Amino acid sequence: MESRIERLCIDKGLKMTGQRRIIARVLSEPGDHPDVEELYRRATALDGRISIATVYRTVRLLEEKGILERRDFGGGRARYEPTEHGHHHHLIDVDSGRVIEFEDPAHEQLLQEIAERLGFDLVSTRLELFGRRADPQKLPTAAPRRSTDTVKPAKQSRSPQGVSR
Amino acid sequence: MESRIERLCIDKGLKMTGQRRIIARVLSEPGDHPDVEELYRRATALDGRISIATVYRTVRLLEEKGILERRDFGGGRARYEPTEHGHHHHLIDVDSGRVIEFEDPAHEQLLQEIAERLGFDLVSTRLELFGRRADPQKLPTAAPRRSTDTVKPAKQSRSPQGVSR
DNA sequence: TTAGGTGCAAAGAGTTTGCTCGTAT
DNA sequence: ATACGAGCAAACTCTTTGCACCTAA
Repeated sequence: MESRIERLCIDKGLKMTGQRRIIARVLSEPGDHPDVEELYRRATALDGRISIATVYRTVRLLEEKGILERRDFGGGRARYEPTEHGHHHHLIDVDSGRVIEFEDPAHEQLLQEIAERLGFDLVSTRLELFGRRADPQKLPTAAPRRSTDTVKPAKQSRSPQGVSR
Repeated sequence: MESRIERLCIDKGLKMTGQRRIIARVLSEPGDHPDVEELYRRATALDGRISIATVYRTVRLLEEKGILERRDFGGGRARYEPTEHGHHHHLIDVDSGRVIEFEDPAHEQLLQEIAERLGFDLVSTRLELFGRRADPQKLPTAAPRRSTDTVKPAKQSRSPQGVSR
């Protein structure tokens, strides 16, 4: 079977080697934000003949082709997710490193206006919330686009940046 | 003269060496978001007997003491600013690396609510806008808290992350 | 006096790259 | 056939650290 990402690669005219096919496949897993190490782990699990340099080269290539987007959630390693239509932002669970996506269209407009007011054309935005699971007793029933990734929180767990409250 | 940051260090009971005094001084320059290299440059300009290891150790210490906050604007290097009361966010000029601060209290409330809706207690937030100077002809007259720093945009200027539009 | 800071160089972590060999087209 | 990809190890960038020496309190 041909994975979603592989399809995109072919459409872009990329040469499809065995390694790329594998990496494309693990990248096609939805709702995920793996870092390179994680990708490497999953890829070698499917086929041992992949080096981490290839993973680095591939994610970089796919980013340049607009197939992937690089994210930086703090912790010093880049994380990748397939380019999507429709903006969303991220809430990072500071305890587990888990990422939850959310959308907020009203926001978009607001940010645009802020930039304009400052005399700038908005090129891109970064909105991330760092949070901690609220008391389970009062968990809401609405469970939106939940992703499943758990990447180790950080190297020496120097806390992710952000304006603290 | 005793700089603002030096005062805070003394209050925290830190031993004030010559190096620390210098670093505290350059950190006291307002509206700035220097990276370590920039701090090192400014510090050695005032006194040659400072090593970059000391700069690293000092910013880390001051961060732990709550005197500084570490920021990550993409580009792989940490940038520092004195802790302030009142939250603000950042707009980064993608062409020059210049940083402009802005506040938006309405936002704060909104973010809080989003996190709550997802079942999380908000720990911190990160909101950054990446923009490009709008056409000078139509520059607005309102010029808000403008900072003066210009740190080289990035290493190999791999563009800063963000949800592009 | 002495707990703690500093300089230097070496070590780490994440990522990129030169080179040689291999393979998709 | 050949342009492009892969593997490996070395190189690079930013940051931390071990150790011997120095200094503020």
